[in-house]
Amino acid sequence: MRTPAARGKKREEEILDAAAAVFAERGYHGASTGDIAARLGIRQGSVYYYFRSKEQALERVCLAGVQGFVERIEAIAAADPPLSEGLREVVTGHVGAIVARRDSVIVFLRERRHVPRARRRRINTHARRYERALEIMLARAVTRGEARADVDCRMTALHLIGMCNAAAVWLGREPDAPLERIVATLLRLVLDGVAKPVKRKSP
Amino acid sequence: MRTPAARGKKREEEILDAAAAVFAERGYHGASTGDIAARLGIRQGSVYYYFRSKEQALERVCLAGVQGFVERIEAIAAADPPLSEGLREVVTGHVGAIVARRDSVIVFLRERRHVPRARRRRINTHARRYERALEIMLARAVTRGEARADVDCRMTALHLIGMCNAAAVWLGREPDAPLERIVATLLRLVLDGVAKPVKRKSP
Amino acid sequence: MRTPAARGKKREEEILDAAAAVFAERGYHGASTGDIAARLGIRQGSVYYYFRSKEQALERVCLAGVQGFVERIEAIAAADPPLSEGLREVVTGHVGAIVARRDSVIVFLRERRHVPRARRRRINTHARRYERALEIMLARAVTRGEARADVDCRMTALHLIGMCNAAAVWLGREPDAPLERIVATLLRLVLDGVAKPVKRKSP
Amino acid sequence: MRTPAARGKKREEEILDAAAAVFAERGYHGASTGDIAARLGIRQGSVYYYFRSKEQALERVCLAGVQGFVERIEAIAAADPPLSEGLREVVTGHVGAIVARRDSVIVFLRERRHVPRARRRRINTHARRYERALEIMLARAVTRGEARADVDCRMTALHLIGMCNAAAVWLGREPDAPLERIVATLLRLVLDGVAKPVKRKSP
DNA sequence: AATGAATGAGTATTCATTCAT
DNA sequence: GATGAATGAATACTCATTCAT
Repeated sequence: MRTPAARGKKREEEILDAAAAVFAERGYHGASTGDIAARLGIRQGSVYYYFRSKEQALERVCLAGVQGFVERIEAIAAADPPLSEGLREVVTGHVGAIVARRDSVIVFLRERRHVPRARRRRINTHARRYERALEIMLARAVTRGEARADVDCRMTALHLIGMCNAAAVWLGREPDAPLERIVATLLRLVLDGVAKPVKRKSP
Repeated sequence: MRTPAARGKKREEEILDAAAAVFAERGYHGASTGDIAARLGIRQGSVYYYFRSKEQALERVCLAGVQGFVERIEAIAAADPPLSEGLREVVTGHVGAIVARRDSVIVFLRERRHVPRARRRRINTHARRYERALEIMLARAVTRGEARADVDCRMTALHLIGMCNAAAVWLGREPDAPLERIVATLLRLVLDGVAKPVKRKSP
Repeated sequence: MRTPAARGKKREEEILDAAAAVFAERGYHGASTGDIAARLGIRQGSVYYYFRSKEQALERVCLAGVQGFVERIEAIAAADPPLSEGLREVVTGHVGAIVARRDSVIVFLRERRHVPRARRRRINTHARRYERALEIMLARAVTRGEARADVDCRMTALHLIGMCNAAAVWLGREPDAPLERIVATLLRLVLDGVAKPVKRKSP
Repeated sequence: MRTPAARGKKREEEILDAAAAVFAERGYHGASTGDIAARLGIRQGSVYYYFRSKEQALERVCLAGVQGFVERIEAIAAADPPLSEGLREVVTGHVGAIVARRDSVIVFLRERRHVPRARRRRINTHARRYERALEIMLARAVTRGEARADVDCRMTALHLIGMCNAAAVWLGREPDAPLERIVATLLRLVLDGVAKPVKRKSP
């Protein structure tokens, strides 16, 4: 038996999940509040019992989508592990989160621009802190001699994040792509590249 | 003096450019035919002189967005250059196209899912052929010994394309990111990775 | 300690006061049951504990608004005072009532037309009896020679009531208009007019 | 045969007339855009071809309602006629305007408070200038010795206007009240009052 | 005495689309 | 090549009302 409070919280999450699913599938403007209601088995107007406006629902879904990303990467950075291990954790966490709550993450990635300016800033802050943290991880690896000295940390961070996010798109469609394999391929690519190393310094 | 036909062609392109810009900025469902008209300085209903429906406009913009991608990569593949050179050409072409006609490419990337099923297939074919061509280029490089034997060609191709496309998003925002630098960084990352190579086979 | 019945009465009045205030401020259709609830610190649905429908609330507020008017003027008329005294009492009572329960009187004046036909008749009866009583007071004054013989009693009654009601509108806004001054000015106007009397019958 | 421009203007006026009628009958919030459309024989959404929002329609109707009042009274004041003549012109003009465009005047009187603050100020300015002009006319009459020295000009002006406006309410309902009679009664009331003058200063 | 969760009907507004001119 | 005037359908949002608890 649930307490009323617990039921309320639960229901609220259900509503946000439905909104996330619908926004992810049809896009913010392509989705109607009726679509959300239909997914919940309630009437159109009833969704307004849970959010003030469609826009607010979008904002909440976006926040649910970024939630945890910054915390995770900053925790990893704080532990200051060797580069390869650090990247493994970051990429595993990132792609793992996409797998775990794909809808809200996709909505964050693709639809956050429809959140009105003022409130969007808060959401974008997360994204920027994430990029920055990864950039710094790379810079530290360069300093320590784990990464090549000529790596452009900022741009590499952006490329890396771009790859992870792109995975969100084809994750479901590619049949033979389990999480581990995606992560492994991605890491190998980022760490060592695809080119066969030429033997160097051999007499 | 232009012939009416020539003038018509030009105007038609202007209309598609306007549609591309508006769809890129607000998304397909977030953009109205009135927005397109406003950008052209004509009235709402007048856009129907140029396209049968908003959906058709989207389709055309998407086709304009993919246009050339497949041709380019297949031409490169046909020339069968060494891996590093081939990738340079592919990435330069890809990112270059994004820079050159950003709006329509972005619309292709983000909005093509709103083209109705039947007509979407044709558009998606381009994407699939592109992926496939890159995959094969990589596979050939493996065979030839230019790339490591354990490279997952399919997934690496998808990651690479994902990175290029992600660049479309931050291209305008990042101040210090000229085309050459983006391409250079990306290529270096893909070919050699970020990790400092350990000396091998040295006695 | 109050009996439950007494507490109930009190609370019921509070609810009607809240409804009156909200209807007066925003108009019947511009006010929501939620506005009434907010003013009481309770939830939307809870107001239905006190009235069956918004319409019924309006009706009650209107009745509270007219309440006393007819009784007062008929009592004055029954006493049959001289014209100037009678008018003083009528006007003082009228404007005084507006000052004392402005909200419900304003709602009666402006919103009673939104009470459905059938139930509105009862409310309108009050208004008509009031007009009639004043008209008769004037007619008696004419008969008695207190008022000019050519006074149009019906219309003058309506004008007089119109003036009193109009005062309800600017009562709050005009800074230097205390009840006594309003009443005095109004009476002087109605009794003697503004024109300086020409000396008559002087040889 | 009308020019297209003329037809456009005409139609626009028809739409505003319809809005005025509907707002006057049911009140701003009680009237729906569908009601306006129905009165015009067009569909609900089509009214938005003529105004941006219901609120804007209200504003326009209010402006149409006050239009001319200030100009008229200021023209009269400029001519500086004797009091009784001046008042006759003012009252005739005022009540005449109410008779001529009753709907929009009533909407101005009763519904202008629903125009949002900022834009309401402009509308209220008209009302204030009107009051002020009448107040000054009375003050001049006092100075000239046409009106009693103890007349409270501000308040009398407000009472007078209140009476005229109140007439708008019962104009249609009272069967035996033609414009001339209303005006005559009102003027007599205001100038001379109802009380039979006592003979003064006669030896 | 009140609430939380809904409903269902309405309502302002937007918008793709049409078509006579 | 374009416009003005509409339409009709969708759609976000409001709100009076109900009712189990």
